[in-house]
Amino acid sequence: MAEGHSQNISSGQALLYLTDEQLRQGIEAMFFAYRGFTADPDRILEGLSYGRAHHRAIHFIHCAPGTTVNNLLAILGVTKQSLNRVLRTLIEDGLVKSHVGRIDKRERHLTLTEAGEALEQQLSDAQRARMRDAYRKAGPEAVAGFKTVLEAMMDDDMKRAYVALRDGR
Amino acid sequence: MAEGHSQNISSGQALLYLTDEQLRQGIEAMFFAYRGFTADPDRILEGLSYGRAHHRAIHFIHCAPGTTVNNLLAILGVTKQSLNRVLRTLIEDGLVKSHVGRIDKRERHLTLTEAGEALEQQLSDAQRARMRDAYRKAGPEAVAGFKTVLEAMMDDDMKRAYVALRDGR
DNA sequence: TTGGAATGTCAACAAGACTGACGTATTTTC
DNA sequence: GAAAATACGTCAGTCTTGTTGACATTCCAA
Repeated sequence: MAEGHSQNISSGQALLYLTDEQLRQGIEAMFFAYRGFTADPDRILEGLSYGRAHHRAIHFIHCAPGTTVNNLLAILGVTKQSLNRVLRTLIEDGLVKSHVGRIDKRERHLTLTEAGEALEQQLSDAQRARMRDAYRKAGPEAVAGFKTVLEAMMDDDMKRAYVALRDGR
Repeated sequence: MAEGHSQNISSGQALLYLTDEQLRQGIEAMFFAYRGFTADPDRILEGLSYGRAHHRAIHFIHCAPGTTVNNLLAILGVTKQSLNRVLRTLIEDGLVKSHVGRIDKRERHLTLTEAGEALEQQLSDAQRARMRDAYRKAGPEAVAGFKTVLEAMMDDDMKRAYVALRDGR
């Protein structure tokens, strides 16, 4: 079932990229790369008494304006208590607005204020700059492979969330 | 300076993979993939009152047996106090051994005990299994691209640590 | 030999995740 | 219309993992 590429390779040197050593290299590459990936926004947030949690909330509210708390919970994969702490400070500080739903008044729809959008821009500029550099150094074929592997690495429900965000706009 | 691949592409559709939208997709892919990447070991650690920090320490002690606390600090990128707490519990529980250095008695050299190696095996089997699946689904060319982009995404000193680990055994 | 640098430990604290319990408003179901 | 379910907020408590500050030990060089 769904063997994919591996059938196209002569069985002698096939699957060389699947050795334990190769896999361990990939694991360490993920570890070190993720550190770089979060380093720039972390630096910006450091002085603002915000953390990575705030960044994530801001990012996804920016991408899906008007999303509900429950929606965000599912995407971020945290508890509502945890998210609530973050949202409360963001709302107090005037970066996020919460509107009662028109159709279902139990829901709160979240959007970024102008100040929130400004911070989002600042954070995402920093993160995109690093991403752009990496993409440029690696070239388009590598980028395609990069995305393919990352998608294959996601949990199924995470992949659904990712694909929905990717295609849904 | 160092334009790389982009010169080989006709300028019309060139750099399509460098649009903000493409970059944002890459950012989200990293976010969701990293969750999948850590999910399996996290599940195993859950019942053991250990966390991701313990996993990382065990992983790198396994890869570089006899390493010192300072060495590990540089690789993990945390403060020595933070690492120390983790190491203390691992030593108490008999998973890690700490020997005073023969040449420099200030140093502590760290190795895994048999029990430690067993847990390392269990954790790394789980993580490798997911990695192997992802690699197999994606195919060798994608894997090559994956690694290229990840390396380009690292901070320079992280890349040095990664390359040293990659080539140094 | 003495003072500084390096290595590592202990103590206290903060961020951010978690669970559990409870309250309120609203919608849905019977 | 009453009861159950849903969406959200909050209080309290715990755990992991990061931080700083203070301190002991050891090494090295002036």
